[in-house]
Amino acid sequence: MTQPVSVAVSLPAHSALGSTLSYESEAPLAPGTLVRVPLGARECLGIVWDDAVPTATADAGGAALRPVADVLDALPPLTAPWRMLVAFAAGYYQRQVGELALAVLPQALRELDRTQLARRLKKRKPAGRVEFAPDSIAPTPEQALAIARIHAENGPFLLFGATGSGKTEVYLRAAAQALHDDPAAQVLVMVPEINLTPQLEARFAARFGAGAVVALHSGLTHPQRLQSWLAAHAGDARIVLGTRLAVFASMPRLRLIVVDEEHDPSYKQQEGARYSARDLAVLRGKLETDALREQDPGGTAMCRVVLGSATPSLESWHHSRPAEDGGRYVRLAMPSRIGDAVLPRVRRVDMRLQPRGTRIAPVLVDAIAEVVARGEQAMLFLNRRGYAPVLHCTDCGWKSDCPHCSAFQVFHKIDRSLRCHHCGTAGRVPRGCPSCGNPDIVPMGQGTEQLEEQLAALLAGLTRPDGSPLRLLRIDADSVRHKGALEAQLAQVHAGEVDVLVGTQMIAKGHDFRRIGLVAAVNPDGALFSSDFRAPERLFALLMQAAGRAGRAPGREQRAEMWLQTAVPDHALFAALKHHDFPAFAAQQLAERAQAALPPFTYQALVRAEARTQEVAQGFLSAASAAADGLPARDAVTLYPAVPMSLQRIANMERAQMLVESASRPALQHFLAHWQGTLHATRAQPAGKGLIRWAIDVDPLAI
DNA sequence: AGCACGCCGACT
DNA sequence: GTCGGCGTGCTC
Repeated sequence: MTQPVSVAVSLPAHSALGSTLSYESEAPLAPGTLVRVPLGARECLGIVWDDAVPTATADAGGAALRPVADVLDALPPLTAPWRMLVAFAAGYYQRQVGELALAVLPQALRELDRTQLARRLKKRKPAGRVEFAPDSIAPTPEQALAIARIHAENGPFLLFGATGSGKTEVYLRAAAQALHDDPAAQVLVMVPEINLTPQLEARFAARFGAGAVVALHSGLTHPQRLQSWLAAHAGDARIVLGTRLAVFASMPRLRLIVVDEEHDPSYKQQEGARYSARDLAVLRGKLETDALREQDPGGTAMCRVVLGSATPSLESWHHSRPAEDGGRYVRLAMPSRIGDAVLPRVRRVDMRLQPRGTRIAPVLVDAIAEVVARGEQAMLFLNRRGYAPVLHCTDCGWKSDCPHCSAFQVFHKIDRSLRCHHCGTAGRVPRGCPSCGNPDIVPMGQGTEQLEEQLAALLAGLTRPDGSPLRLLRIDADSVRHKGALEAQLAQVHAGEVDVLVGTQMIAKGHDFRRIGLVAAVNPDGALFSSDFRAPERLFALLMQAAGRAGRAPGREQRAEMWLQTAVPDHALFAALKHHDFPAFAAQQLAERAQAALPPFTYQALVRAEARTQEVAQGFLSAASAAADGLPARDAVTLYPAVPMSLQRIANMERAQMLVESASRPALQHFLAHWQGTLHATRAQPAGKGLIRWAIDVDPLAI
């Protein structure tokens, strides 16, 4: 007696089929069971899907169903809340369920058959009861209160803690509490970047034992990632530490989700299904809790969610306003730094008063000299790698345009190359101007390589307290290209072998330096004049984070300093920064956003299109826009005209976009779901022939 | 997306 | 005479 089953398989939206297909099975299969099914000429991994979650299984049209090829019943099925998370995310971000479901499983799992899987599972190391290390110092009153409230209330929580306030200790204790309440509980801890996993992993391993912690991120090899995934899926891994993709980790007994540095843009996936792992984490907490309530209506077990940041996203900050004003998150504030450490004094250098062309103001050079003379370290950051962003001919005006992109090729002096940071084109620096032959081509603007060179010249002759020569180090994407280079360079900083550290925002994030007495932002003004309404928010977060690198060591005599070189020292952003006053900055920004009807007060989506010409890309968007008339919820959304993207051309593809906006999130969702078909049809039309790639980005971060 | 089938140029 | 270029079309 065979029966039909719905199976989610990886088919993209372009396919005419839905992404769950019907097969026949000898025995009934529980939803969530992993199976191998024939698909055309190949065989692929699929997930038994149920009809309780919203997805339409395409009608097989009366054709005979093909049988399921294999059932991977050595693995427990993926849970209902996991499937609901995937189904919701697919709908919300306008993708197919099967495409997303399979994309978030490890690649290696997709290739495994039953025998290989059995071999894999033999290596299983079930973790027993977790032993807590007894380490540790009593929490501060602020930490204790946050921990108590996380335990006593439902959340979701926004842990608003200054850099150095000890957020990690709160995460550790919340995890310990979850494991205390349920010895088989699992905890998911997310960080924005792979670079930040090792130090957090070390802290969790020290507290809970190395065997209880696994890492899950794209830096692992395929077998490693499969191993971690299986450990989480089997419930053996107590604590899973990972980047955004870990929000989809299969964790059958998930009781706590932590999203560290929740404001970080890295939580937004930028290709394929463009999901926000932070937003999905909040949803997942709710789905997991709902499932627990369904099993045990009188129970108290739940899956809590803690979002942590010193500079929360304005969305999360807005959600954490008082409940009586409609806030949905519980805000937990930890304004004090651990020990006696105080936040650095913020000093602004008015670059309008410096001689023209000044790159590093003399007063800043003096301050750096003073700091290194005390045996402390100085850190300067400039968000631009290379030597100079463009080369320029003083005679004919030639500039180092990239032939394939609407961008300049960046001058890298170290290897005398010109490189496009968008398409990767690289070449040697020409001897003279390629246009007029003038040998005098000069760099314009400043990058980290140049900053390093100029500092070396300005600080020449200075020595460390022991009389040895000063040491400079540059850390950016170029200097850490080789595996292990970042770790090695950070180790040099920690060991005190470096006096002056130069780098991009890479050095502003998360790394805990203890001997930094001065931090300087060399040229932060760009973001103030950006057309992106989120640019000030990102700049404020970056500068606060950078400021937090300074003066972490308790008991230092001199107060650490944060220097800003700016042509607009009176800007409200810098004024708020001077007082380390995030709430004031957020209030001002939110007032502006409300006034201008921008998120979080409206909801946005972008349709992006790429084609060989701007005309084709924009024409596609305009045609799809015109064809949207009469669609459901059309009246509740605004479709803006198609415009070229700010980076108009990359690798010879012209890029255009169209903004879709609505005061109602459900209306926007509803409209987009119906408009999808129109977009497909528009591309299929004769005028749309020729290469057009398009994608919908819901809740886009950059506009 | 894969992976087939299908119809035209340089090679063991 | 075949190997293979990637254009179109299908996958329960």
